[in-house]
Amino acid sequence: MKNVFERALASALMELLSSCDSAPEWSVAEMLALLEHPPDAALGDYAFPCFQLARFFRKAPPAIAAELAEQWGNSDVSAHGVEQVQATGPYLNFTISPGVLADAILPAIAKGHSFDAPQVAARERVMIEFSQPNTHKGFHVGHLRNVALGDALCRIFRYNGYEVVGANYIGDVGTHIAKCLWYYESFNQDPPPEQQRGAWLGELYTKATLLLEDAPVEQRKTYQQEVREILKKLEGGDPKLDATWQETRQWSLDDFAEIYEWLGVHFDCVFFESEVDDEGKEIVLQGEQDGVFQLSEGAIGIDLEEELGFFLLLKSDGTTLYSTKDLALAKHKFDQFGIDRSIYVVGAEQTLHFKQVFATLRRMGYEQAELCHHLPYALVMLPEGKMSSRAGNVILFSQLRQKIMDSLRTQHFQARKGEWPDEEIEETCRKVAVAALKYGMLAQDPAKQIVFSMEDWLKTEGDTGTYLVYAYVRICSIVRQLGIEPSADADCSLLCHPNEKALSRRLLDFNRAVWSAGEQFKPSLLAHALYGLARDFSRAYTTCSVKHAKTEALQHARLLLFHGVAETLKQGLHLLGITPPERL
RNA sequence: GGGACUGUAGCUCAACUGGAUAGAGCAGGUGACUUCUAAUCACCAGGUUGUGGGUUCAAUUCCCGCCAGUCCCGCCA
Repeated sequence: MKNVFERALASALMELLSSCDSAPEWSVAEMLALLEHPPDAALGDYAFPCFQLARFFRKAPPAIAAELAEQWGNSDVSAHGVEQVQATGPYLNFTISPGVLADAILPAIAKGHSFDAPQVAARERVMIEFSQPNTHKGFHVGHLRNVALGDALCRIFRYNGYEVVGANYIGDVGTHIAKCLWYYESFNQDPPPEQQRGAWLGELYTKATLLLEDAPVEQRKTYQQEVREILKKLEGGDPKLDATWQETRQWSLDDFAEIYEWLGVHFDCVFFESEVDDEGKEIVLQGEQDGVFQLSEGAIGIDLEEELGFFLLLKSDGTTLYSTKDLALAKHKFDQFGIDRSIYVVGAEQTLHFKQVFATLRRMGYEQAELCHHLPYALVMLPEGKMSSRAGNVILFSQLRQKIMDSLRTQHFQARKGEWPDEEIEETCRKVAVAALKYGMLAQDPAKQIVFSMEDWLKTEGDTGTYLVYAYVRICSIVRQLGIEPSADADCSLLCHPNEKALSRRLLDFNRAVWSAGEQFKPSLLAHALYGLARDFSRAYTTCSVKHAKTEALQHARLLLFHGVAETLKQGLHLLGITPPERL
């Protein structure tokens, strides 16, 4: 994705070089690949490094750069918007006229056709599976990272022209549920609470695992046998237990629905493990008969050899595993949704598991296995180590949300009480809290661990979601108070302050940032681009007043610029799943 | 034992995928609110990019060895 200036520069450079005797044939693509940004805006907007020319010209790079600069001046070669060409050391630096730069992007934003999706060659249909919470367990801050990541990728891929199916896959069967229900039926004395019953089930699950772990050896064996029986009953469809399962499962689903709504996340389809359980078992049994899978120590699996090893697909007691269900789920995805690509947003600890799943699908004859992609992300850790629902040392999403909301109310919205309607205060707090939470989760490279510390999440200064939202709101305020509609006809050539120019450049680069964020599966790239935009705006805010602009023409030009910044911030935040308020 | 990921300022993170003087935010120091909102801005200070080699005109970036952290390696998810 190259912009008009880069394309113009590339062909101009090619023209310039082809007039030199000793130079080989160059392509525009090669020129484009070489172009980069100087580290300091004062040096120019684009830079052409001359190192690779040295071997052809048999001269030192700085000498080549100087010569090229001179030649450029003497020839009639020119490129769109270039107002200065200068050699600095081994680089040939180009400065684009700030007015031309602004004119290349601001009117387009004002007219509303700057955020059109780039055309993907073959409009691929992509399924992105994310969130995957387990019922009967608490929804903690680790789950939040997954949701933020998956939802942002869905939005970014859609913006980039893909057809996206956002999918959830809820774990509503398995050992953990047997444990929870075992405790619920045999030990629990308390009535379920009115609210957040799913989280309460999570507590029961924790109590169950602790009871199991702390029991004396003989007692533990008995307990484990009881849990196994419950699991078998669950899979066998025991009517009484099934009713309990249905009821408690719904409590968790209600919790999840409330959380997703609060976060503004929605799914195009929802799979349940309970739906693919039986089918998975059939697939494995059939595969064993067909000789694709093998019986081993009473269980069924597949020998994937070498680095993937033996992959277990069905337990010896006939109950299913994660792997069992993953086979059936993959089949569903491809057979029923006609997708071209299947992305799994799942923790990095399951990297081997998914390599094994995809390899197994391949062995089964599924060519689509090649199109499956596991997107691993690192865990949210506590300072003392890994969070574990089993051990109960988790920070629940609801706890974090409560703390942030309370902190915002007391620190920033006390003064609005009475001035604003209560509902607006609450809704604005929610929007800021969502911004803080999602930005916090997305601004970091997915491959890196997040060590959770509550005080970090309550910050509203610096590199935070709040900062971005604040920048947006200030522009809204400017436009509101000025009472003038931003016009695409404003004179962009007046926007020549370095701070104004920096903004134009940011806006011009926006679509590319979104594109990279999608192709590299890193919303963090977009998050950083937006933070840079907000920071450059805050600088321009203090140096380039709209209200106090020297002339009316300049005022209109700045209004157009800031309006473009606001629109871009809003669009970018939207792609991260954040909706900024209009005032704070 | 084998494998994956990570290691950059006191702390949390960037670095346009191999380029110029490695940048931000917190925390610390100094300034700026009768001004389009100070949830902000300007400035100072802070570095042998874990470590040792190698490839290259050029390495935080690519390759190899070692160290440290996290995680995975058949009846958990």
